[in-house]
Amino acid sequence: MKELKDFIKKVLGEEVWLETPPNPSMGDYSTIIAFHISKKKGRTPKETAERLVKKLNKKKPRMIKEIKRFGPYINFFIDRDALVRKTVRQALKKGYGSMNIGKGKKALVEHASINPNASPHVGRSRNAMIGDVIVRVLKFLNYKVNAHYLVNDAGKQIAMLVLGARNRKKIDFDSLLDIYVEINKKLELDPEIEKKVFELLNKFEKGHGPTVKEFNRVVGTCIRGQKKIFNDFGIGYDYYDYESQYLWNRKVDVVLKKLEKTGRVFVDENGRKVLDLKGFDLPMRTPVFVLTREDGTSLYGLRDLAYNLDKAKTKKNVVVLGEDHKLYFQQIKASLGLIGVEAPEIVHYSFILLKEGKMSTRRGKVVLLEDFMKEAVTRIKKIMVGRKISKKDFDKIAKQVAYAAIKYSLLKVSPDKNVVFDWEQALNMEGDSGPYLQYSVVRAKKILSKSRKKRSLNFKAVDDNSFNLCKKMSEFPGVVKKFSENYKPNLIANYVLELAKLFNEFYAQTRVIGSEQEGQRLALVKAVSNVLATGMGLLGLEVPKEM
RNA sequence: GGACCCGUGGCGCAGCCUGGAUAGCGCGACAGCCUUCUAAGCUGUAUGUCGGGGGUUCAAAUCCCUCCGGGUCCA
Repeated sequence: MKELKDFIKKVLGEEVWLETPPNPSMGDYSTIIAFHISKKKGRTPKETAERLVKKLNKKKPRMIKEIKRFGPYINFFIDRDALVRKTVRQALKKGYGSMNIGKGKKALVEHASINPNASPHVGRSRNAMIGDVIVRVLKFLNYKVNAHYLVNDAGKQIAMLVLGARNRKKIDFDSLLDIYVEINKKLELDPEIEKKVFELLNKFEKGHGPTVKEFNRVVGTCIRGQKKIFNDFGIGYDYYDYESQYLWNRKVDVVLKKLEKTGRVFVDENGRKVLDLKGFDLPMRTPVFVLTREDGTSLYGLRDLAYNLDKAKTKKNVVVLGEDHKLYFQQIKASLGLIGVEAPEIVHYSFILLKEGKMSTRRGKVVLLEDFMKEAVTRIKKIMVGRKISKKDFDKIAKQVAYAAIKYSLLKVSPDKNVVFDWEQALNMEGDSGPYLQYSVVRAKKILSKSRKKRSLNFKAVDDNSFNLCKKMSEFPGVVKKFSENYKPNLIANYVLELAKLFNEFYAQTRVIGSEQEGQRLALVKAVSNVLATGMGLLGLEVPKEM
């Protein structure tokens, strides 16, 4: 409630955080500011509150009906009709909750960036899901956003995969995981294979034609497969950047030269070029960043620096990385700092674990995103069969609901937390779930389509449910803003859930069609469905036609 | 050995940034609610040392210290 905050600030000169009293009979908003002021003035909090109430009452705007003291709390009863009218009017506008902070600006988000060795598993997909929300929100804030995927096509894993796929005439996406698991097993039994892997990688790095071709065949197959899955899942990329590009162009040398100018590059006892990162408070015993091998060829870190140099051309620049890359990112950030380049904004996320332990692509101990998607669709279809869903849209709706269930179950959890993967939990379709959100909007839209009345903003004596809905809706812009500061999708997920919950309470208790206040309630329902759909859109959840 | 993140009813989570009134929500359990806008919904009941301990404060799930457990990284 910005007006209220502004009013308090104007009269008392204090910035306050508003809270909601435990029950509506105690007011609509509340502040405990008296405690802090009383300390300065040497009065008891109650006395201070009493004085402040008097002071505030003198300049009370029309929006506020009553200001009362409850113990040391100062509580405000506001003109609910006016607030509802105002909120609904705003929420009916297109783009409610957006800001123009991105207008005319570009933004770059790098996410997913999985090793192109197999079908993406659920753990790494968390990266893409979080990244995709960032992309969507930045677009909502009017940035011109490009989503980038860095393809790590020049690593040991890929060399192994290439070696494993060598004797197969045809390789397809679905067999990659098996090939990868198999070659890993072989390598464990026979260390000689490791030599071969590095030989192969070396040839690739040198740009040996036939080897490059071999790599491209495997990586291409993999990326096409991953792209298809992510596309189906509603996650798209504008650019696929290949790490190998930085192998063969001179950008790596440029970065290396810049780093050498800082006087911090030295050759370590293994003959590798290393960047000294003393003074950056990195949690390592010897704070260095290894740039090259002893033969002078670039390591991943150096190539990534070159990549970051390119990315930094876009001012607004965000990257999503697993918690295993926390230190690595600090090294990147420090290194970039040394050459006067700003590091991207960073979001880290923790891993998704299986009940029996960590996921491991190497051992094939994974839940693949595509299996998860398929299973979800199967389960949702079973439920849909008992409902009157039109045949034409059946498959589409099943996907929309299934993917919403998956996305929501992962996005609602703070990225800092580990998620223990559980089929039942993740595919829950009741209560705190994606389908619950969708169902709420579908219900709202049904009301809108059935009514013949015109919308009205002439709110009078609004009920508690309507007021609560509006109060919640008025928080939406703040939630979006908050997200733009910390990139935690659970913030939006929680918000949307709370709003949907309030709507369902309203729905159960308040008749719209045929009521005396049909016009006003239509406006309210329309506003709520707007905000819900917008919020869900930011999470990448689609609203089905029916369900 | 060092650094970072997490620990909230049986289970899964929110709240912690910015300390405030009886700690919210979902699953599961139990009891209700479909002749009215879709019951993937709503209402109610039971279940909590907010990991343990200490500190700061009028006030701590929230801030600080420490220990334990899980995750991650470095050595």
